[in-house]
Amino acid sequence: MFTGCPPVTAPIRIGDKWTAKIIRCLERGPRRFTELQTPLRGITPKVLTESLRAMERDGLLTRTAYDEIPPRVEYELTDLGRSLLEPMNAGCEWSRRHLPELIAARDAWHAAP
Amino acid sequence: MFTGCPPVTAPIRIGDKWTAKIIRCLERGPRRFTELQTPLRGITPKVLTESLRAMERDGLLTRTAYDEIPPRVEYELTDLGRSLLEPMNAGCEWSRRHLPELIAARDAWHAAP
DNA sequence: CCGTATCCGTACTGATACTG
DNA sequence: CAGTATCAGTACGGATACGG
Repeated sequence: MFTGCPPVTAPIRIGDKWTAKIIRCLERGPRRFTELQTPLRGITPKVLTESLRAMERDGLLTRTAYDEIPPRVEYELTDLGRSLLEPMNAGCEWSRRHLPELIAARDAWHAAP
Repeated sequence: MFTGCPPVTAPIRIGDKWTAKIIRCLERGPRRFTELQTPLRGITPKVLTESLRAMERDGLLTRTAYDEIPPRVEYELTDLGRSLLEPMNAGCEWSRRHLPELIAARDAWHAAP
């Protein structure tokens, strides 16, 4: 799902529900666990962990744990993960150009079935 | 999901599970219900109907029923539905270029956890 | 031929509580 | 701070059978 279309079911998604959003959060540099949790408001630590682990397995991001107290863990996009920005931007471009038409069609359906 | 990556969880999807596949099936012209059901092997009529109705509501395709016996119904992409081919192709291009890296990363994870 | 109706399993997501 | 553990609701997709 892409930012900018929260109320409708997004016609374009990357991976699972959170993958694309996480990539957007990491777009401008590494982020810590809670730095991801905050903008993705509503996500529970369990689900965030699952998504991050899956993305790590797929080589989309790296996880770096520092031996400090309090603990610090940083997540950063790999080149592979960053390469997903390209099709994501194509999807965003489609949304900007055509999503209003889709919304209009959906509204018209409600108005005159 | 895009054709060419069946065994892995596709990193890119359009709408629900079947939307993108249906668009591909309609890419080269209108198709009938069973003409869609055959290439999408495994889809049940219930699910296909649900997907087609949702896409019709969103203005992605049109449904035309002819009063004949036996009945004939044709589904055809609208311009809006056809416009989705653009981001879909961007996703396909990503898959062609980068999916092997993703698979390799996933395999490496299994090999040395 | 083109669906609808009914039932059902599971997979996804989340709330809540707890730990190193 | 950065998670793990447990429990639970729901929505998605599918199997099967039947109807216009």
